[in-house]
Amino acid sequence: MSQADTKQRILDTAEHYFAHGGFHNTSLRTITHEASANLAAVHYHFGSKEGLLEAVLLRRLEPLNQLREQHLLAVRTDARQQGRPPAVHDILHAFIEPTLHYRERHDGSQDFITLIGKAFLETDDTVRRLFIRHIETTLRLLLDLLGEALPQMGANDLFWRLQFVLGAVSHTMCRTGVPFLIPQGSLAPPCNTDNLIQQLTLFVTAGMEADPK
Amino acid sequence: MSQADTKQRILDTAEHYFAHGGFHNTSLRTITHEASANLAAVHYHFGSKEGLLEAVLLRRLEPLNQLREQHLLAVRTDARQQGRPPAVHDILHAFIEPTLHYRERHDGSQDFITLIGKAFLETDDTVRRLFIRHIETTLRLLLDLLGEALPQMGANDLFWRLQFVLGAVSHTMCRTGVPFLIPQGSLAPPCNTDNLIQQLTLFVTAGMEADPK
DNA sequence: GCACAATTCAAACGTTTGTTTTAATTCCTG
DNA sequence: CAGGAATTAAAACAAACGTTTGAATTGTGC
Repeated sequence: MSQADTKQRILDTAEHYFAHGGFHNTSLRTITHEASANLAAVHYHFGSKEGLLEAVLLRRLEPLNQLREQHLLAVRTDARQQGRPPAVHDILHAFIEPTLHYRERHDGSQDFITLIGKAFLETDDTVRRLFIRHIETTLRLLLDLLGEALPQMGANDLFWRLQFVLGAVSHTMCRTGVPFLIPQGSLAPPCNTDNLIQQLTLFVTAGMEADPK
Repeated sequence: MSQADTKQRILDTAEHYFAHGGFHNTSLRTITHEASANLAAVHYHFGSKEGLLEAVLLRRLEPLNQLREQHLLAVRTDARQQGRPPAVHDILHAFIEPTLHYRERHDGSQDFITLIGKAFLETDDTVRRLFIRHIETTLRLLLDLLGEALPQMGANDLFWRLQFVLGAVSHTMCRTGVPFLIPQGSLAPPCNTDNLIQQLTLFVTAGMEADPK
């Protein structure tokens, strides 16, 4: 087994366990054992447990954010060329579509989507600061575009509605692929990704555009 | 200091640290030290760390759920008396209003609202199973009522839209009172609870009622 | 004020944690 | 094929964890 193999195996295993068990609740011994690697390999390749977490996040968050920003910028460009404000639906779709599609276009990325879905809700500083730092730019772009689409809405309302959107999106990201007990005791219905994207976009668009009373 | 004092102080402190640092990431030594209690007091009063978590959850979840169910049942009764299906807005308001108002009507319950907001997203079994067990009934009632309000909507769509709602609500619950870095680096604007309830209810109502395309 | 239960306390238990160390092994280049 | 760098391996480290113990202390009913 070459170096690249070990490094990848540790990353994949860590991604899975961080997503399902949480960062602090997953030990390096669990990860290295499951990855058939030596315990010391983590510190050799990543320096520390926190370094491993950062590597896990960055590996996929970087390309995903690039994808989302491309989509968002395209929406802005289209709108400007047509001399109109961007549509709320187009903005939110540009944010949601790459995120949920990323799951099925990249092997093993289900765990990652669950992980960053959780990271949004994380109150623990280790995970949250790391995550916030790397998603700031994308979120800023999203907020700016929504401001252009809804110029009459106050900054406060805009902020909170964005929180509602992010809450719905990240909760959905966590739930896909993870069995979730719904009231009657059955499991979540199987989710068709395209349908889920459409339903979620529809939902948050209607929410963003709701008339304040 | 009498028994009741120690027990209460441990509960309050545990609630705070569980909410902000998570269950596994908070040690009993941190809690007991902050509560000016002896380490062994936790096992004497609650049996174990998990027992303490359950006590923290139950202390407030029980009355909160009673409150929510009262509101939900009132909505159903009103609708039946008037011979019409319940309105989506009334249902969601009946669920959201007691939850967010609970914060300011009960001293120290801010931490609890943050805690159960996080519990929704929790993938760790210790916390999640405990939580799910005690909120099942309320969620079931909520789902039933939404089904009555939107009889034309399929069970699958209804399920996922409820997930969107719960995502937005729990994310909001986590964010209130917890400083959250928004893109430009500033903090969350101060939230007026009544206004927040209104905005959130408006948002999720519009989302639930959006026409499926 | 005495006796009995309830509670608090300090200390130690055995595990598990992330990390470090040092030696053995593998890999690649000249 | 030799030699130096890169990687893996086993073992030990100190620190922190939840839990248990048994004695000291406090509170309560007679």
